[in-house]
Amino acid sequence: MENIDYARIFDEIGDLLELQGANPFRVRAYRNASRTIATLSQSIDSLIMDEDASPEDLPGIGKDLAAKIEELHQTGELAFLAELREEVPPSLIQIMRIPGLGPKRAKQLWEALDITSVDDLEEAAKDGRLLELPGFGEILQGRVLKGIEQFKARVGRFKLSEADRYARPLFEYLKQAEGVVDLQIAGSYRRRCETIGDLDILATTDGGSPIMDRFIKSPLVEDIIAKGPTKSSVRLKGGLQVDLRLVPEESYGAALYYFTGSKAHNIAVRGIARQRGLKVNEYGVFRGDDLVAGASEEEVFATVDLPWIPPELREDRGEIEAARAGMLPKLVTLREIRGDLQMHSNYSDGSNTLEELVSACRERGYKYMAITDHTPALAMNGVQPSEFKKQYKKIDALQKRHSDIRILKSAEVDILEDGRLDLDDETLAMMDVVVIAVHTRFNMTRAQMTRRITRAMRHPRANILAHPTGRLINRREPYPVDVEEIVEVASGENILLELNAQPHRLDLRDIYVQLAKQAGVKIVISTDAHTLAELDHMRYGIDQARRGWLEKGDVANTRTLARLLRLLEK
DNA sequence: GCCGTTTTCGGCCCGACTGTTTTCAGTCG
Repeated sequence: MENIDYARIFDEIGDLLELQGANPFRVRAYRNASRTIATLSQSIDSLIMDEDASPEDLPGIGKDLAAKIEELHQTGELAFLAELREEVPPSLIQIMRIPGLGPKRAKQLWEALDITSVDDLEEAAKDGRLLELPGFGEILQGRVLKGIEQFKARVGRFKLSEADRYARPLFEYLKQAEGVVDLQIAGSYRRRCETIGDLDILATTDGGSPIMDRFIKSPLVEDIIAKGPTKSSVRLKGGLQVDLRLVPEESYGAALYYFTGSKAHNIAVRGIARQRGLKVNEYGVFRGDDLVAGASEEEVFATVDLPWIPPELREDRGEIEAARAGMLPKLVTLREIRGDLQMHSNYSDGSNTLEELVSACRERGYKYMAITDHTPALAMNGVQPSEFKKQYKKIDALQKRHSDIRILKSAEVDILEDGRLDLDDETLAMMDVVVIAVHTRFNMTRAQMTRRITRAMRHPRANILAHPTGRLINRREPYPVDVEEIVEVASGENILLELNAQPHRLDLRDIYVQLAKQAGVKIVISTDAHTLAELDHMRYGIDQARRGWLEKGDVANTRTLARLLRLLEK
C-alpha cells in the first residue's frame, strides 16, 4: 500500500465518525494521522519493515492507530472501517462536501429524508422537501442546489499559476481603493502551495475605506457568498472563491500570520503559546485580556521565542523545531538561478528556434542552458539521431556567436519500457548533459516501474532524471514508483533529480524534494519550456523548491558553469 | 484517539458569518 492509501482510509474514518457525531477530537486524531502519513516522505511500508522504527514514532499516531496501520499492512483491509461503513452510508461523505452542509445536516438529511446520495439530495431540494426539516429554509435549499451544480462541475483546487491569473489583477484593483494601508494575499497562495483552494486577502485601512464595496463590485466577481463589515466572500468568474478581511492595524501581523496558516502549523504554535499562558488568535497574542503582540508577524513569533519562519515552510513539518534550534534553511531564490537545463526547440515539440531560445535565455541573464529535445520513441515529435547531429552542429555555430552563455548539447532521452535509453551510445556521447525521463507506458506495477527507471539511471551517460513521478496536477496521478529507491540510486550513481517547474507538473513534489535534500542528492530546477514565455515558469519551480527546504547549495543550477560541469562528472 | 519540563486524566485553536432562530447551532476556514 502507498502512504496515500493509508491516508485516505483514515480520512474516511474521520468523515464517518464525524457523521456519527463522534467526539470531535477523536475525529481530529484520524485526520491528523491522515495528514501526517500523506506528507511523510518515507513510505509507511518501509517504516513497518524497519526494525528500528515504527509508525508509533510518528506524531499523532499512538497504539491504536499504529495497530490499524499494521492491520492494513498485513491484510489490506480494516475491520473497523468495514463496521463504520455498515453503520453510516459512506456516500453521505459526498453530501457533507456540499457547501452549507456539514456532518450534522448530512446526518439529519439521511435520518429524516433517507437521503444518501447527491442525486437523492438534488431531487429532494428540487421538490422543496428540505423545507420540512428544522433549521432548513428557502435560502439554504437554494444554496444546496447551487452547491450541487458546482459539485458536479468539479472545479477542484486551482493550480497556483491559475490562481495567479486572478489574484494579480484583483490585488491591483483592490490596492486602488481609497484609504488602504496594508494589503496582502495570505493563505496557501502566500505559502506558494502547488494548488490553491481559495484566496484569503487581508487589508488594513485608515477607516471608512470603501474597499469592501469595491471588492464585491469587482468585475471579476460572479457571486457574493457573504458580506459583513470585516469579512466578505465572493466567487469569481471561473470559480475561485476569495475572502477579504479587514483587520485593525495593531492586529495586522497576527491576522497575516493566522490566515497564512497552514492550519497544522498554526495549531502547533498555538499549542506552544498555550503552555506559556498565551492565547493566539487573528487579533493578536493575548495574556489574559492584554494584547502582547499583533502588529507584525515577527512580534507574534517572538512571543513564543521563535524567529520569523518563511511562509513556504509553515506546514508543521519540522520548521518549528528547526526555528527553535536556529536551523532554518536559507531558502533558494530566483536570482540565484544561473541556467535552465530543460527546454524544447522546434526540432521536437517546442515552438521556437534555437536562436530564439538562446536569445531569451541571454535576456534572463543565464550563463548556461540545455536544449533537450525529445527522442525517437515519442513518435509524434521525437528527433532522429541524424537530426541531433545536425542540431549540435548548429549549436556549435551559435555558440561561436555568443560567448556569454554556454549552450549545452542535450536531449530529453526517453526511458524505454525495459529501462534502456532511446538513443545509441554514439549519439549520447555527443552530449554535454543527458536528461532521461519516462513518457509512456505508465501502466506498470510499482516494482516494474522502479526497476525500469533505476536501470536507466545506472546508464553511465545519464545525468538528470526529469519529472521523476510523471504526475500532472489535477489530471494524472503519479505512476506508481518507489521514490525512496530513486533517491537512493540517484545518490549512488551521481544522478541529479529534476524539479520540473511547469506549474502543472511541479514534479518532484515538496516532500520528495526534501527527501532528496536529506539524502544529499542535488536538485535541478528546470522549466521544460516549450515556448519562450514558459521560461518564466522558473519562479514556480523556485516556489516548490523553497517548500522543499532547498538552499542555494542544494540546487545544481545555481552553480557556475564550471562547477555544474564538475558536478555532472561521473 | 493522542498526549504529557506542572499532567496517565482531562484537556485538545478559535472566531466570523449565516440562516433560522428569539438566543443559537451549524458551517467554514
